[in-house]
Amino acid sequence: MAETSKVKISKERILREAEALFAERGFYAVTVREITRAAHCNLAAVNYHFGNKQNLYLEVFRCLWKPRAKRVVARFERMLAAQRELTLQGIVHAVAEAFIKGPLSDDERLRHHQLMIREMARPTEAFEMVVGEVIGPFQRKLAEMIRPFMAREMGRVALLLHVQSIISMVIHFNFARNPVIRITGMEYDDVFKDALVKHVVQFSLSGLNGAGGGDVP
Amino acid sequence: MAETSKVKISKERILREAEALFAERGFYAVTVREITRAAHCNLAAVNYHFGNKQNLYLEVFRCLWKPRAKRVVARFERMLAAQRELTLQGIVHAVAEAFIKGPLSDDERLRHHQLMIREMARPTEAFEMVVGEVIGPFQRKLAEMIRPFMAREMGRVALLLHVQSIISMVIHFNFARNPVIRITGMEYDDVFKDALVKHVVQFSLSGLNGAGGGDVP
DNA sequence: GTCTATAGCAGGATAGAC
DNA sequence: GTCTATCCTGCTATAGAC
Repeated sequence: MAETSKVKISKERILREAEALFAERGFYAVTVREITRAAHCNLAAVNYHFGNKQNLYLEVFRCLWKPRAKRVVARFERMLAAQRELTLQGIVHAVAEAFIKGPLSDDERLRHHQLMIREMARPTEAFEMVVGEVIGPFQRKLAEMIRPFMAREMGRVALLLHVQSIISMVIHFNFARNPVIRITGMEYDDVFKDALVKHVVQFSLSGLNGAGGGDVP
Repeated sequence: MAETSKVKISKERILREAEALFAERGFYAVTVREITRAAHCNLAAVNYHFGNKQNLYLEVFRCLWKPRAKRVVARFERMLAAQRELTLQGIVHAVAEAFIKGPLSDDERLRHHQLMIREMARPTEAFEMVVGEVIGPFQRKLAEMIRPFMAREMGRVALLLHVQSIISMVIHFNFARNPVIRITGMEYDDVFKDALVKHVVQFSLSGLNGAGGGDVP
């Protein structure tokens, strides 16, 4: 039993450290030596547990990324369920809040989006899984959810562009912290995150013409 | 003279091939051997012309990325100048068109945004130059440009969030082609790019509430 | 300025003891 | 399952001929 748990812990540690490093620096910039050093285990452990480096990368997506994405989606759905009636504003707010504040820790959220961005920039095997099983279905579902609220009949693609526009903002404010901080001068504290959620909701609902939502100095 | 031009051509070739490879796969995934092979020159050429690999990467930003960004900004400004009176719609349309269609070839545009995304994800020395000299000033300028059109007095940061929301869409539709194609099923042809420009303008101006702009099936 | 040859080292992966 | 020791490949960078 102690054996088993120690095994799990060791494999788990490698996964976690690998994810942090892959997210921050990308697959090629990270070495197996670094990962095992960070996980306080032996160099051979990666090959023993995962076969090779590439497969460790894939396992990061299978075992950590995907469950986490599901937690975010679950939060989104719980927020919707809590609303007595479904409104456009309610839907968009749930998306923004789930993704920008949501169930993830700050570090988790950053890592999560960095990994996703890397896959979007240069798809590997993980891309197909991520888009096919999580991102794609979520976006299609969201599209159908907002469809009844649209002013006029709208094609599937046009609807998806609207969804992607909301998502692109969410991704941007999560992943592109460096330029956001650099340009706005703000820090990612709770106050700022609240302002971001508010901003995304307001901008998504009525764009620049409704501009009056942000109460950030 | 033939000497000089040949030199320039050789150095130039390395720069161009390096950019394509760095954009597509990132700094660490690309080897000097690959670059020189692609540029049809010798392995030692990179070190001769650029000192080392890292500096070649920086030169890509200094010599190719920055001038290209300026071409896009110039196009944006020319489009504004051509309008008889400055409107919010005119400004946003100029941004969307300059970035999504603009003066760049399709490959150039993809490379350009991939490099930028990589720097945002993991800043190197190039980040400071890119944000400090190009992206930052452009966004601040754009913010001041839209300020008079805002319904109420708006803080500097709130204004920048609006600008970044527009930019985030533009970036997304340029750089995240893989998921966009995968999810919408569209190809990046001229018709689709026109639809994207239209969509970005409409969404930026009035968000979901004004939804009626996209005429994509 | 361009090439070949090679130094010098770091990487992933594995064999085999424990 | 974990460790040490090691193989071997492939990398950056440079020396030196042309």
